[in-house]
Amino acid sequence: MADGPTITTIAERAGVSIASVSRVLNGLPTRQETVRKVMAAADELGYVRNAVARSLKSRRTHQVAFAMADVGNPAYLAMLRQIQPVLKAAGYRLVLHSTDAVVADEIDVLHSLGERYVDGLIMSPLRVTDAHLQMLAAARAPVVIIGTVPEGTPVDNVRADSRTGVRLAVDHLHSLGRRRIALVNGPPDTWPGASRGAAYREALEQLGLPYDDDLVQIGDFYRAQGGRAVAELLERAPDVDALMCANDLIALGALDVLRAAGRRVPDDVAVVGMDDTDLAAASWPSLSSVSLGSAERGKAAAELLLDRLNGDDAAPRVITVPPRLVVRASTAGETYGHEGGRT
Amino acid sequence: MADGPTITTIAERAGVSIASVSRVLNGLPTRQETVRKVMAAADELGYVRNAVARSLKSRRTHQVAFAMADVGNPAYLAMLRQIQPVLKAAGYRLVLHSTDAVVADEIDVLHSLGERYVDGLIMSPLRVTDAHLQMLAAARAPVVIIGTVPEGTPVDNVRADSRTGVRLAVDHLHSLGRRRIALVNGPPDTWPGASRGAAYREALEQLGLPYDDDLVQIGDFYRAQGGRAVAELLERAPDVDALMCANDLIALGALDVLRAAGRRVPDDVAVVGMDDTDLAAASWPSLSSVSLGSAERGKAAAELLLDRLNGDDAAPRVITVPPRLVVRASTAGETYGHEGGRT
DNA sequence: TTGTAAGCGTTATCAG
DNA sequence: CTGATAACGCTTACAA
Repeated sequence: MADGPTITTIAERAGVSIASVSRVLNGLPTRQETVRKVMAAADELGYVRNAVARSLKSRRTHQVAFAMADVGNPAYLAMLRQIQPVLKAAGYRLVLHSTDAVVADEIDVLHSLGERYVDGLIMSPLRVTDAHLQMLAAARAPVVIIGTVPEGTPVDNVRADSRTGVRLAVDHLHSLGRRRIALVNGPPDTWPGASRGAAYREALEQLGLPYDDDLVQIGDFYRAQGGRAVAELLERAPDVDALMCANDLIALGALDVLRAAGRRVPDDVAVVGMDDTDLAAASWPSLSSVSLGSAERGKAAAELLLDRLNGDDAAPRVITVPPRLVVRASTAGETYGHEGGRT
Repeated sequence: MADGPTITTIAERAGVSIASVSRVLNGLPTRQETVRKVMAAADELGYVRNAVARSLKSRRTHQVAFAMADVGNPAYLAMLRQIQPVLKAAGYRLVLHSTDAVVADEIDVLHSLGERYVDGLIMSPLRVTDAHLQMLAAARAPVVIIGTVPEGTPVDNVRADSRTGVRLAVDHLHSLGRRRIALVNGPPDTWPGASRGAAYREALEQLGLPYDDDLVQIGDFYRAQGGRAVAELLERAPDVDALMCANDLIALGALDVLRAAGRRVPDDVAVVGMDDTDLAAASWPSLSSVSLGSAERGKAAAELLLDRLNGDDAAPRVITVPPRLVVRASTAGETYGHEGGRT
């Protein structure tokens, strides 16, 4: 692993100045003869431009960071899958940060923007605290937030609309004739938990359905907890005929427990998940799920950021990606549970 | 977005030289008074070290790249999930490359190592070509390959053992009394396809089972194709009683088709997948699957690379991660298909 | 203990 | 068209 050649090495070899080497390498007008000599020397030495030195001079790293709460979460991965190709096509490298759902880590990432190792940042925070807002106001590089920031925050912002999402699901269940529609939610002190809880209440109201405390069960955003929550719910409200689950994992847990309890899905109980992850299509019965557009949000965020990197300095933009209900077997399909499968 | 302060700005403000600023910032012995002045100035100005300038001087970027074929593939994501925290804990940033299953892109990544924007690379190539080997020999930074490289290649290497993996699965099916065990494979011109095909044949031989062409069906590594392949297989060999699927997606497709055909799983046909992705646990019936240790391989690779980054220059190491059969309902569990769930 | 100055590898300005 | 030369922001001898 000998020390790599630099333009100085090439200059010596080609018998020209480093300035000429640089010019040739950058395609600036140069005499043919010089070009040939430099190219030959570069080839022989296996020269590769030093990105760090370039960045120092040009003040551009051609890197963009994406900060998410958790590399394991399929919703973030859906964003990542969209962000990556967009950035790649534009010639940017992707630096990945996983903040482990720790606010301090997010602030840290924002702070590290000052180190100038990236040209911009896409961040999907759990919730936006005052500390976030402060750092954002002082950010030394363009930032796009995937999530919801307060009105007037001077930052590009791509939002989901989980309120409408919940309503889509509840309306769907209602249109299937369900009237005892339960909510299996995550912790209400998280942004998703809180907003989905409120949206559920609102949706019932619009439909003229009564709100019943017994029909709301709180667990956590994981499969096992979701299952446990549903088990309790079945005790308390045995007449439940539909479950609105705050994410797909909870819904999967619900399917487990319903199956064990001998309730048929969707005949006895219809189930809707949220996020429309890969798991929804994989489960059986396949899971109806509300997509909050993770993929679209990722793409939009990447494109917004690229605009900024290209010098766009218009006022901050807010994009809201509409939710979409994906209907599958858990609310509309055939039932498992009696005779062997048909068709 | 005013231009950020540099050590020069601070030096002026504090009335000291840039050398003193640098010393204070790096915790080198300095007079208390000077420390105070510098810290105060740095605080007031909101100074943050410029990572690029640092890197140029120190020849260390504190970045590591991970190159995978496809950000969408759960097996790579399992690696990523392990790699990320290991690197983070060691103070490295993660640069992600998705090569879209294009060999030229992989070579490109290897080449770009010369740009010195990272201190090292973890790569999981589709297959290792001569071009790879050439670049690896000339690599200007430590590289760890997840996959199999030829004996004697001067590169750290973390391998899976899909041969043993296939045997575990076939043995398992055999021990359940299955004798008509089919293989649903991906394309044989890929490394996984080829090795799994050979391993299947070998496993049958060891068990004294005859090899039957009708029991081998080739499709692609996706759900729909897997399903189609199984449909054909059922026509050709209706007496099949077990399916060894070359990955989980194929196995999911198999479940779809078996259900549609009225075959009970596992009673009529047992199914084993491979890779043990999240989908295996999510499906119903849950899918027995051979884990090739993606997570462990990722972790091992990251640790190997860190050793190198810490100056370890011992001979290249080869680590082989043993496969593990995870038994779930599709080979051992209860059946769906007659009465509603019990338990 | 502190300051001066020489790089790290590029790009870009300015005379020649 | 080309060659010195000065940055970019930082670290680190070497002197003072």
